[in-house]
Amino acid sequence: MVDICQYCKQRSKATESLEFKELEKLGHTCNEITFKKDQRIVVQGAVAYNIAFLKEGLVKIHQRGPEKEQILKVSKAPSYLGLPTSLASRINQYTVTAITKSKVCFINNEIFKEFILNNGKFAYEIIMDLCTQELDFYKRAINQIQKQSAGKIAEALLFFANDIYLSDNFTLPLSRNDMGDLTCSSRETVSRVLSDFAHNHIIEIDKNSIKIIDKEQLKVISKHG
DNA sequence: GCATTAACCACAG
DNA sequence: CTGTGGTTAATGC
Repeated sequence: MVDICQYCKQRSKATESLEFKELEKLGHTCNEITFKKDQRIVVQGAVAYNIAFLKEGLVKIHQRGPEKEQILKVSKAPSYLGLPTSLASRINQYTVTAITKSKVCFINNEIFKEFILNNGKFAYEIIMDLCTQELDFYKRAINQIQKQSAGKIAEALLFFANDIYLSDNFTLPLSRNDMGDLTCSSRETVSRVLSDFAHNHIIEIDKNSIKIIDKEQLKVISKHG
C-alpha cells in the first residue's frame, strides 16, 4: 500500500465518481508497482486477480498469434490496461510490456466489480472508456487491413506525434521489429519506408529520433494507403 | 506479359 | 539491431 487514493493526482476519471468511503476502500486494496522498460506488467496466459491501471508511462499491449507476435496497441498513462481481459476472462488474453518506466496500480478484481455494481456513475465512465477503445480498435483494424505499408507506417508516425508525444519531434520508443509488429509489416519494410520518407523530406530521422517535416504529406500518405 | 508491392533471405555494419 | 540488395510470389492492368 503505497498511496492513499483520496489524494492521488493520477487517478482515472472514473474514480472521480467514487464516494469518499469507496476511495478509502480502494486505498486499502490498491498496490502501486513500478516497472522498468521491457518488464512485463500483464502476462498472457496468467490468471488475473487484479485490474491494472497505468498511472505513469508508456506500454505496448501485444498478443502472441499463430504466426508471430502482434502489437495490438501502444497505450500511455492514464489508462486501464486490459479491462476486457480482467473482467470478461479469468485468464489474461494478452501481454502488456512497459516501453518506458511505468507506474501501475493494481486494484483487486472483486472491489472493482463492487464499484461497478454499486456506483452507476463509476460504471458509466468505465463503459465510456471501453466504447471509445473499441471504436478506436475497429478503425485501426480496418486501416491495417486496407492500407499498404507506407500508409500504415505513416499512420503510426502520426499516432506517436499526435496521440502520444503531442509533438512532431520525438524519439520512437519501439525497435524496427516492434514497429513491424505494430503495423502488420516486416521490419525490412519499416526500414525502407522510413528511409524513403526521409529521402522525400517528409521526415528527418537519426536513429530513433524522428522529426516530422511535412505533416500534410504524411497525412495524405496515411489516408491513401 | 509487365509492373508493383511486400515478404523472405542473406549479409554487412 | 538495422539498412540494403537480390529473389520470389501475389495481384492488378
